[in-house]
Amino acid sequence: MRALTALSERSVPTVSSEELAAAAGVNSAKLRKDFSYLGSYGTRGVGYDVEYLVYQISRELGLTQDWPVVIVGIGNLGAALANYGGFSARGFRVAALIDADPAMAGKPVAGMSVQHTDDLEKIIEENGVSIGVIATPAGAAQQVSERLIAAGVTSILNFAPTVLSVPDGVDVRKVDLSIELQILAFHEQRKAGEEAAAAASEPGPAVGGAAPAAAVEPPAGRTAAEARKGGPEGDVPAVMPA
Amino acid sequence: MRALTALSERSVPTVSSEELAAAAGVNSAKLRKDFSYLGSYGTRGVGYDVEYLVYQISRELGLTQDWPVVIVGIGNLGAALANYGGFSARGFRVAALIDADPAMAGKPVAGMSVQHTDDLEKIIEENGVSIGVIATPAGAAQQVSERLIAAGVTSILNFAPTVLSVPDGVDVRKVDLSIELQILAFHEQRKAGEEAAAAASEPGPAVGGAAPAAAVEPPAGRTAAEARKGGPEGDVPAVMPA
DNA sequence: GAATGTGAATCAATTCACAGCA
DNA sequence: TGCTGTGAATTGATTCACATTC
Repeated sequence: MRALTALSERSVPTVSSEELAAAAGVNSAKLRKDFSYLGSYGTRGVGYDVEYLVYQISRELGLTQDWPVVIVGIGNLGAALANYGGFSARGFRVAALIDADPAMAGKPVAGMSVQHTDDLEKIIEENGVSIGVIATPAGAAQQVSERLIAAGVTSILNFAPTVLSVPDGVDVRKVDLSIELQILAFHEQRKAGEEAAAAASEPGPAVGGAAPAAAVEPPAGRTAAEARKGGPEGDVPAVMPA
Repeated sequence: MRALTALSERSVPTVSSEELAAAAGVNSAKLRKDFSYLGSYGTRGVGYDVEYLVYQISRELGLTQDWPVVIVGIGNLGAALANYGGFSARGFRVAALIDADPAMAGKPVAGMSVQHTDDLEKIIEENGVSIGVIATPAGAAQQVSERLIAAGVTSILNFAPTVLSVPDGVDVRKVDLSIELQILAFHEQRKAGEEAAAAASEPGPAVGGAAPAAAVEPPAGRTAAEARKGGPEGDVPAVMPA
């Protein structure tokens, strides 16, 4: 969609799957197959009409609708989200900011007045909100999600570092900022390990090495067995919930 | 890891793959297989020693190290990130806050003094920073990334809604807050479509009856142009995110 | 008896490759 | 001729299921 929009702005009339795929950094066959699920919007021998495709995909993704959202937990992160221009630019309207701290109530954040958690249900219902953003501390998140859901919310964007358990039919997406950094750190460590691979390698696994940190001693006196094939690139092993 | 830490805090001595998998919300076989790549850390008939596993995984993921990071772009989001407790709690130390606005220089944010972009290279080198966080507007992100990389950064966490192009060997992870919301909105739309599916069920694509859109209509004009408003932003997921 | 570690089976995603159409 | 749309082939990830070990 990003690549398409860029083409649209340059008034490019049509684009082939090959060109668009190159611009988006994906495989052209995948792109064609994906598009084919939406319908036959291309013209053989020619390509896709850019405007038409933008229109169809926007509609399919729901970008033509306006979605009211509430943000619960107006700490640093919540305030930043409230101020984040990207939301309103993309069809999201922040309908309310909600915080449990009575001292926050009434305070202006991002041009809105923060409201107290007591009114959560009322706010959800009056605004017809179906998407909630949780930016509370981890301890409050589960409870907040339950209240949101009871009040009618069916999609949650969770910034709290907790796994929410929700009933079927409710979508949750989780953004964990420190996990993102940890994944980068993981790869950093491996880069460092590869560089120093020649040097005396610990009895530990092939992946490790490096890491000068004065870590804790292994609880038991065992030494790690080695394993590990040629590790895949991209993400961390699926140890942690994304 | 989060599930493991919780067990560790409750002083649970051992855990079976079954129990841990349930706590983490994954399949137990997958968990065992993943662990097996790190080595044989379990005991048949017993399970895994929680402390030992925490230690091994921490080491493997690089959590035992302390990583200095810089945050570039101290707007709302950058400030929220600077204040975000989760970073320091997980082995990340914010070494510096950098902003291009001279008016920001010297201002205190999260207990630190914001520094000017002019000193970016010096800061990176003096602190041995290899991980950078970009929270600038989209337009500045590519340039900032280039300067970071030239100064020695090899991992970037990008919050700007742009695809960065970086040389091989540099890792980039992208967090796009509005894409997260869009993905939720996409599912919301489908839920709404399903409810009303009884009425007008389109025979079409697998994606199914979508929003109340007026079927397939050629965009003679700029029907879809509303998806884009304002500045150099652009962020939409690939066609069908999970 | 209980639970790991792992080949084999299954399931899903991606890519190939080409028939068919403008 | 050039490019879409899509079955078939391939590649990868996940899960099963069980021999193995404590």
